[in-house]
Amino acid sequence: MKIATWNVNSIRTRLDHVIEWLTDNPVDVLCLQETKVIEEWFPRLPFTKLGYYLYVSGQKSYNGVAIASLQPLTDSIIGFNSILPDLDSKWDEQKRVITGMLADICIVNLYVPNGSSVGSNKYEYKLKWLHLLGSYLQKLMQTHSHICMCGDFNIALEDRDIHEKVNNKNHIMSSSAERQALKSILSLGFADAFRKFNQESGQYSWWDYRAASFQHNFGWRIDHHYLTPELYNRAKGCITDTIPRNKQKPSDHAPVILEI
Amino acid sequence: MKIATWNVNSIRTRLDHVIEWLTDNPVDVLCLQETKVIEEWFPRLPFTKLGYYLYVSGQKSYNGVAIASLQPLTDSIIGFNSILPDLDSKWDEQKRVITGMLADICIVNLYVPNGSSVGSNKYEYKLKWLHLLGSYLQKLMQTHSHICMCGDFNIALEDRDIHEKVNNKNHIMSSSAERQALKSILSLGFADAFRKFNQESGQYSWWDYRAASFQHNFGWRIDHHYLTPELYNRAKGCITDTIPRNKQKPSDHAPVILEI
DNA sequence: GTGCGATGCG
DNA sequence: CGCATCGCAC
Repeated sequence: MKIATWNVNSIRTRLDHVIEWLTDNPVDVLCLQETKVIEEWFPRLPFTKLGYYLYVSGQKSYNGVAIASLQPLTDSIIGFNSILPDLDSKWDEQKRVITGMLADICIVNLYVPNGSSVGSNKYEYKLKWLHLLGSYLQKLMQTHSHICMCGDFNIALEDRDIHEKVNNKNHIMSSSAERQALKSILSLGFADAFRKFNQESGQYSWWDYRAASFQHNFGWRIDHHYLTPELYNRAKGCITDTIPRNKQKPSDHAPVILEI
Repeated sequence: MKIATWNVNSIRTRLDHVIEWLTDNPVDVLCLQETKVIEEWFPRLPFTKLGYYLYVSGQKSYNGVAIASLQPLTDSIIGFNSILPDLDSKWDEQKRVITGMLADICIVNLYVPNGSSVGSNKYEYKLKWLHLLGSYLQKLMQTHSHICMCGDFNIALEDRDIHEKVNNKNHIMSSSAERQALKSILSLGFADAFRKFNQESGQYSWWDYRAASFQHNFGWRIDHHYLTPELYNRAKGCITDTIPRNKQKPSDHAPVILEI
């Protein structure tokens, strides 16, 4: 079974790329981030035609997540609030979390806040949001043994996940507090699927549109699959597909495919 | 010799269409309107590669005219002011006129103001501008016998130049005052090249982007070549090429080609 | 650099 | 409806 994650930077603008990719790569599950569209305007038909069921959470202009699955999900939930009912519902205003059940696997599709710059209000929001994500997962793990948490984490955990030029601790996506916040979540019992198979540096999933970053491979590995132990043991591979990043008007992210 | 006129609605956005069209239709002269770009940013190279000399007058976002010619023009002038030195230079702030000499032919390339709606300030501006154009041509005719005045006139002179649905005298582009202003100019000694060869209605050069106008041929003939008598006698044909209007993301205008 | 939205223009 | 600008986000 293949579960892919792809920040598409607008599903409407990237529709042709995504559908072409899905045609060539009929993964069982595709987790999308930054769809940038309300549910009603999500372009469902091209996915349906390929046999995918869609589970969508979206807003205007920003954020937005969705899961496309060849098998119908037996359950899907949007946001933090239904699992964390005491949480102020403002934390679900930004559409960044969608969770779905596929057989015994709980798929948590995330678009972690970017955080803008270290020390900014958005940075504080990111850290707080990551803390809530920890609470969400802790609660989820009480009832689900097999969790695949994937998406755009906007955090590169290790120095080998960043091209050298911007490898510093005060940079957004690699600051100590962000890494610590993510590690704290992972300590609940998650392991990075990609690093089970590949220890190399230079394996990125995102390249800034500016300064021809992709051409120089000045990228970051910020799109991840984190798995609970049994799933991690079952994992057969995890690769990044850079083909779509070479197209005209690409997303700035490449899809990452987990096989279990 | 072929002299074409084409309102391209942004030369940067339409560059591929224009260059492809010029490759297939290597007219001697192409008069462009609504280039929507300052001179420095006009995409010259693709024209140069096809062997065209360029004469450009542009501004940011709006208006803008240019002449591309296989032979170098022996003279070119921008705006009204150099011929009407007493005129307030504010009348050349909008880049709507460029004039060039090719052998003994004076080519006046125009983008006449649209006028917005009958009675508006912009309508008054259009009428005043047309009056100034008359003065400009009168002066020009003192020294030039052969004038080809072409471009987007934003006026349909006769009812047969408009699809029936909007054929009324209070509509912008067909109101009596506009038609009268243009007729007054033509009375200086100009004749409509297109009507030398084609008396039919339904022969349009512009179709609104809205309401699938082109599909229904709900158009207007507002792009014209007006010729002084000897040129008019020499004219061998004048046709509208609707092929580019069928492309993806077309200009709302089609090119019109005069052969003399 | 790229996408989205709002606004102005036609 | 399409283009251009601007401000914002990333």
